[in-house]
Amino acid sequence: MSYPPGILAVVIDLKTLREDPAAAKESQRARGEDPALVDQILEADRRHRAALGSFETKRAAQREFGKEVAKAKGEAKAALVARARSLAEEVKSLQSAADAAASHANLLSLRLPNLVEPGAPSGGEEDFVVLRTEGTPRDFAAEGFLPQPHDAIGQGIAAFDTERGAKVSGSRFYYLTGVGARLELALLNLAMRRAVAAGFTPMITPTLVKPSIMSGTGFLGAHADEVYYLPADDLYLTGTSEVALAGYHSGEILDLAEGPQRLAGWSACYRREAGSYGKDTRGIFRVHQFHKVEMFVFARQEDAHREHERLLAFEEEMLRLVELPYRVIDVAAGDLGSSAARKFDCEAWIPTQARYREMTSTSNCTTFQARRLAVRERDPGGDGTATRPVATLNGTLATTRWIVAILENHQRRDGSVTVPEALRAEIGLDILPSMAAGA
RNA sequence: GGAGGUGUCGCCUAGUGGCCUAUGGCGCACGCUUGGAAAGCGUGUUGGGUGCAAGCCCUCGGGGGUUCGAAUCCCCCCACCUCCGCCA
Repeated sequence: MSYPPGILAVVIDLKTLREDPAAAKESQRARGEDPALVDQILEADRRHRAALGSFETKRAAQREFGKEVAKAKGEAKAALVARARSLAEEVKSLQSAADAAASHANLLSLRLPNLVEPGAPSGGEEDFVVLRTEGTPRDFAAEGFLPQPHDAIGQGIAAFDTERGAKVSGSRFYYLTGVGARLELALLNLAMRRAVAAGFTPMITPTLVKPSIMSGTGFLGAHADEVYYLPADDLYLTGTSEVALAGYHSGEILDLAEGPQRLAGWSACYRREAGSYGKDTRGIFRVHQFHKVEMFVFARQEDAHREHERLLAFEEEMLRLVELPYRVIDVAAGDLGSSAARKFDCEAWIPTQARYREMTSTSNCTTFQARRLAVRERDPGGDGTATRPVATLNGTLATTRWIVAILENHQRRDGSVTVPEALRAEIGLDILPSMAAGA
């Protein structure tokens, strides 16, 4: 694979990296990654620039000489062509040296994850910080009954069918049936309606994307084995509409003068769940395919932080609307994934697990994805032609998993489930009735 | 799946191996002109890299090849259009 000269600075912000390598190293340490990578990239960059310089000088000379060759005639021309031939050889070898240096530096720079936003907790998966806890988990003991796990409730109200899902597609597949299908549609419709009311443009996105889009979004890094791949067509199945939404404006120059561009994507999502054998095997908590409404924002770099807080606020609003007790966590640097600079998760209380579980996740990817996908805007501080990368952000508004939390938190003694107020009109039911005889 | 066609700097377009470091128009920006505007005239206008700058390099859908030299010739791929076939 060869890269056009100059691609390095597109993928990462070399200028900033050169000026302040200490910040990048600090970020690497916070993530638990190797800070030495920063020096390796800068060294590879120096070599690339030197090689490129030699090539460019020789290339310019070749161009000049070519003009003389064009003008010459007869015998004089034959002599000049001979000289041009050897000049061309030199140019070619310098070019391949520059290509090799670029390729080497590029491979190194692709390994550098986004710089962590100052303020994010350092450490790994367990080192998150709880920002706040909202709502109060129901006291089932006081109500005098034992809460049932969501898979039992689902079976009782005939909301989904995992057995037949497994028969047809394998483990971690399911059918949403009857009230389950209606609940999902109601939930996702509510999410979409709220998004539209908040100024997001609704989008129904492709779920198969090209490798360049998948890698540009940052999903082919450390967690590439999470992704389904179709070798016959060289396409990837996306685990979130974030991928297709980020790719939507790839290679384009956006006008963000009037404010950020906000999109709400609706799509099926596919995840291999490799390495989660035996984890969350019951019901539909962790599955290979589900649906999701995802918020996605293209914003100016300086607006990214504020947009991130807005996305979090919308997520919390949705959780309040479906009346789920939740907490907000500030995800630690080591658990961010390669593209995020900061990530907040909202976790809903799951009574039978007696703990909070992830329902939403919102990331500020700053310019990480935009650089790889070449999404830019006119630089407001530039001469009118200069461009700079934009920032991208994403956040979950609702997913199939929310059904788990809704069933468990709103279950009733008789096995039926109360429909949250905000979903009643949408679903056309106040209660999801138990199928058990006499209930 | 088969046959043919098209792809050039926002849009349209010229361009069949060296004077293309890409033509002209529209649009856009700035300036001159004007009481103000329009028209007119002039200048600029793909994007990226590097540099204080002048400049230099890369970029004619993408990739590879031929050649001293490629927008131009050859091969592969992609997108769009027309027709045919097949499937919903």
